[in-house]
Amino acid sequence: MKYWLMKSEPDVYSWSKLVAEKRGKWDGVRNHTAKLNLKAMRVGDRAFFYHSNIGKEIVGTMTVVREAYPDTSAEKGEWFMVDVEPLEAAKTALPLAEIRAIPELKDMMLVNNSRLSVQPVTAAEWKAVCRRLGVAA
DNA sequence: GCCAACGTTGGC
DNA sequence: GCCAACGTTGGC
Repeated sequence: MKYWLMKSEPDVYSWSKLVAEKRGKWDGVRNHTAKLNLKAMRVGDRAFFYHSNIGKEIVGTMTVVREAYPDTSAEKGEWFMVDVEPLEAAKTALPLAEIRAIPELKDMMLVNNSRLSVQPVTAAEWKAVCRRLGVAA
C-alpha cells in the first residue's frame, strides 16, 4: 500500500464536501507530475486531504476506491482522475506551519515543493502525521 | 532545442 | 495583495 497527499482549495472542493458525498471524484489535476502520481495510485492506497490556500492544513484521511480513468472535466489533453472515499476526519487538523516545525516531517514534499497537488508520502511520514491528527495510521 | 516571457499556484 | 517558485508557451 502506498501513501499520498492530495491538495484542494476548500472553496473549490473541501473535506466536508467529500464527507457529504461519501465518495468523491478527484478531477481537475492539470500537472504532469501530479498526473503520474494519480496513475500510480492503487485501490486501497491511503491519502491525506490537504486544504490549500484557506486553512493550509491536513484535515483527514482518504482511501482510493477507483484507479485512474479519463478526467471528464478535461476539455483537451489526456488527464486522469481517481475516486476516493473519506476514512477518518482529523481530531486536530495539522497546519503547514506545524509540519515545517516537526523534524521528522521537514522533508515532506508539501514543505519543499508546495505546488505539486498530488504527491507521495513515505510510510514514516504517514505514521507521524496520523499520530498528530489523532487518527488511525 | 534553448531560453526569455508570461501565467498560475499557493504561502505569507 | 504581493511575490517566489514552478510550468508552459513561443520566438529564434
